[in-house]
Amino acid sequence: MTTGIVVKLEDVGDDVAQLLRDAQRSLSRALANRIGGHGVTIGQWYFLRALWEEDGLTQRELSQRVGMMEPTTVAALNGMERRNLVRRVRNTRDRRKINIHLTERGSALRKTLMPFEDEVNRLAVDGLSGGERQALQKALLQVARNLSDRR
Amino acid sequence: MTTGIVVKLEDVGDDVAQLLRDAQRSLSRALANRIGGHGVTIGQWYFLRALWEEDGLTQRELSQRVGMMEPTTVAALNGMERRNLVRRVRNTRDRRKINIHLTERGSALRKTLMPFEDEVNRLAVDGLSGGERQALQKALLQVARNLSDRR
DNA sequence: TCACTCTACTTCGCAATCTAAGTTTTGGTA
DNA sequence: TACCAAAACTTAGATTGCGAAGTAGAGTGA
Repeated sequence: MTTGIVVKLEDVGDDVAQLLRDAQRSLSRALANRIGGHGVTIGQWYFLRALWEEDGLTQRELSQRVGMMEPTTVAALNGMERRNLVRRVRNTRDRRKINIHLTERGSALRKTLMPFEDEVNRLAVDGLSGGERQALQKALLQVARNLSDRR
Repeated sequence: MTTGIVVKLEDVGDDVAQLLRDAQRSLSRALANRIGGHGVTIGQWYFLRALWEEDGLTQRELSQRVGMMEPTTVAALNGMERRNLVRRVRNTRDRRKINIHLTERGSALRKTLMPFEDEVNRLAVDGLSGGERQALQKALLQVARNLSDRR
């Protein structure tokens, strides 16, 4: 008998999809506002982060790390190359591959931009207790797992 | 002294932004896959839902209900008009306004599509207890509030 | 009436993201 | 060697979303 619980859940008002979407959008916007002032778009941010972790990845590797399809990666890298954040270097041993390297400028942005991410993350979970934060992270992981790949 | 807690939180691995993004994307994709088969895109879905709740809203009202900027609404409605889901009706008393009305087809989709939302929402929170679900909803609401509007 | 302001919608341009369909290079097999 | 399939990247076209600027109608005050 789950009727009681179902009613209770619906009382909360919105569905998970809507709540997730709203939370994600406001968080993403908050981050975009901050890093945008430094000439980096939110789309480029994810790739920068991956390259700070490991420079010289191929486009395919980058796509996988960031969790984007390859055309998305191409578009982001085009922008990043234009703004002199990365260089594309054709791999000499396997000429199908292109390794992506941070420029000085791209590298240096790490120290500038990481604090914004910290700030936004802190702001986001403001008012939640330590336990609530962990529960949130755990629940989000679960949701992503539940729906990953063709479900 | 919060060091201990901070370390613990970081141990969970990802930051909230990333987790939120992943969860939202997989959920949105799951819904898009289902409703896409019926000629409705995920972007149109939100507007359809609002119109099922209350038909005849103006574009501005729709934008506010759905939480989108007006140019986004225009784009979505153009697509929906093309696919014969809604009609635009110029308001005769105030000719600046345009009321959006569902067509038969748009109306009828309600019965077809709502079950998909239910299914996806159920799938999403699979494996979470009732308490965990409520905590998730509460936390997501809090995050959205924390970061809403210029924060 | 005229000018100004506000409201409601549209257009434009950009970025983010996907799927589908290319191109180029590599590597294996006949 | 010649062919073919797979791998890695790109292009094309669509949707989603935004901010800024434009257009048309309504309302208000001199």
